[in-house]
Amino acid sequence: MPTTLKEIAEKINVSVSTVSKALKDYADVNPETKKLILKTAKEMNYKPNSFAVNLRTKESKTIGLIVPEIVHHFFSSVIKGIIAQAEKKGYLVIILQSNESYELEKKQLELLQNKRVDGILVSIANGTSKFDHFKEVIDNDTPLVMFDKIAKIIDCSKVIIDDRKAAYEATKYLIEIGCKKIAHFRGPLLPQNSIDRFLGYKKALEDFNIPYDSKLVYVLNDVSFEEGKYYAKKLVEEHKNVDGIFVNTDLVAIGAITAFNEMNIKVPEDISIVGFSNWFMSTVVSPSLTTINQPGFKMGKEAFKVLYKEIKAKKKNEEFRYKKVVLDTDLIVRNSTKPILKS
Amino acid sequence: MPTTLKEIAEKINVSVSTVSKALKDYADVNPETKKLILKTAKEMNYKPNSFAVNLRTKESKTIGLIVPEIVHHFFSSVIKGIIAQAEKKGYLVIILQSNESYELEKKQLELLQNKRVDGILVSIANGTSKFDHFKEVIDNDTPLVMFDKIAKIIDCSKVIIDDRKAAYEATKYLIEIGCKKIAHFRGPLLPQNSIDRFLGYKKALEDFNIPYDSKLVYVLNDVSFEEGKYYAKKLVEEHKNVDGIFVNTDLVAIGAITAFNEMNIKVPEDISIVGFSNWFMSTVVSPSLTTINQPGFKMGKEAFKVLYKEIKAKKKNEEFRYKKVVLDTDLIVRNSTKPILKS
DNA sequence: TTTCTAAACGAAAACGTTTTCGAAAATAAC
DNA sequence: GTTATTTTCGAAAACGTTTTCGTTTAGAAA
Repeated sequence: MPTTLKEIAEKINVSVSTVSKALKDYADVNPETKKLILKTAKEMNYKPNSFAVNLRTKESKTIGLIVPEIVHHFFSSVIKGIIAQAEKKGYLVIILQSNESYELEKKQLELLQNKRVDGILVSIANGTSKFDHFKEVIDNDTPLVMFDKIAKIIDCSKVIIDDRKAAYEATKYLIEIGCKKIAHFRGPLLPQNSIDRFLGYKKALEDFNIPYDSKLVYVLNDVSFEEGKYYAKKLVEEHKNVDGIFVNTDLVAIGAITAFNEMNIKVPEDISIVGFSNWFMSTVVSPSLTTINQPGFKMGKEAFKVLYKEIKAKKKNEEFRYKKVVLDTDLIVRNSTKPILKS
Repeated sequence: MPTTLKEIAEKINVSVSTVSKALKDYADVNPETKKLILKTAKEMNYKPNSFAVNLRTKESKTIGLIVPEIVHHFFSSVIKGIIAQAEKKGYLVIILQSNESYELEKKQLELLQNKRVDGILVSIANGTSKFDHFKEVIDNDTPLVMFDKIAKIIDCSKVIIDDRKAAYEATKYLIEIGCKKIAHFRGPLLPQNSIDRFLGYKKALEDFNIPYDSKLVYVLNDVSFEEGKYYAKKLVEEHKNVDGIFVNTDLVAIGAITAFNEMNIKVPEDISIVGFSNWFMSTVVSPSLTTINQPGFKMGKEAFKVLYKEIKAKKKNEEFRYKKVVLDTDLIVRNSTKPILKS
């Protein structure tokens, strides 16, 4: 059984309070006794019982994290960033996956609150369209930070990229290299990201006087490789002369590339494709994929930083103003896009 | 502030003990009072204080998990499996990443013990060659299960694949399709996996009377895409007529494929390549990669199951015999390998 | 009636810490 | 010498549970 303060105290004939104070470097303990206590504590291999500390201090130095999916290049990068930053500050991270399900997300949020984590980081499931469960968290005074997939309607700190701007840049690039008929494979209707990416796409078309055609916009459900293949085929069946696609996610874009390869449609000669997220995979596929780099690791770090500040503020009973951190993205040009030569 | 047992007790004029007992379904409480207690507990939105429960019961229903790397298809699949299974049993998972570093791994192991998690799952870092820190965990009576990257020398439960057998199968397949001069890109010297995969490769050569040539075995450090490219180039510089490669990991194999594509060496016509792990990426690269499927999700589930049994046994003070679970792998043939036609 | 059993409840200890507050001892000031 | 101040320590409460064990009451058995 692990050593307790009491055992140390009995061994050297002082009180439990003194031992505790010595270990926590209080001023009112004689340097001599302190030295002795530190020494015996080390000898007896004392480790504070975190359960008791938690109960007493009402904090666990643990945060909760809910992501829609773990096996996912972007999210695993974010997770890595969160854990790295949390570790620096002495926090541990409990991870849960909502599998894009509203029900699970809600249950897990309750679970984490019951466990009394010091704060919660969450990226919202695609299946979520009601947001009361987040409000409850905030009402319960548990620090909450949303990242990447957020709810505009909820008033809390957020760490995101400017999806709309990034999508605008991607589409603009397609226009600049000479594409005239640009399709868009968008994500599901609900999540803010797909909405914003769609809006960026649309805005770019408008700004450069290319007529918007809703038939050129395909709505995905799974956002999967297979869907990319499927809609690529559908696109060529339904339209002629499409010379560019802006795709919601790299994985889907890669599916599309694969389909075009199979159909003997040349990328980028016949059609240029821009993805989104810069999955590692995109450097490896052939042709390699032009895409928007989405800084996952950094987003993770920033999300924890904001949460940390909120936790600290709560502890000191200071007022805290919700922060909104917007991270930069950039366009990475690879081989799936190519300027169209005028003939 | 959250409701406590005391507040419920005061509200309906019973003792704290009775409230506790009612909520935990003890026999010695009047059905009438029990009903009342349950009702008021619900009304007051009572949630047990997990800190107090932990302290009292000496368990936290939380386990620790250390992986070498999170942004990694195989490991993220394992993590997903672990979390899924843990959730079923009411356990939460704290995740740490060792970044393949011995120092970090050791520190994190201590961290988790100080946090008094109920058990620990670990996949060993490449940088680890001493194993005393694991012995300490076991001596401390903390349930410990190793998965995938294990230490043979440590006596504890393990969940693995049969790397040697899988490598044997992969190499055998290359031989069967007619490869005569087969190279091997192996992992670092330390981890058991790379040793076993190498041994499987060697054994297959022996069994089929192909002379083993140590010059055809390249030792990788990072096990990265870049290394795959680098050693593919080196291989063609240093050897002629190599017609097959068995590669330690898909990522490296994909690097090699990319290099061959760049050098205009045809895969699989000029050279066949077999990878290991079945990363999702391997379906997407061109040509798609023949590889060994390594069941990450299942491994995660099994690892937790074993740990769970060990935790339960410890709680009941039952004896527990360490388990060794070996999961099946299988060869997935894609387009990076092709039978060599005899001329 | 008395004695015994069972049902229902509560007091209290325990888990191991943190922190307040008062007391004692030692020192300084007068 | 007395009084004031500082230094050093420990008692004790508190955090919110769980669980043992004893007590009370009512009813059954004698």
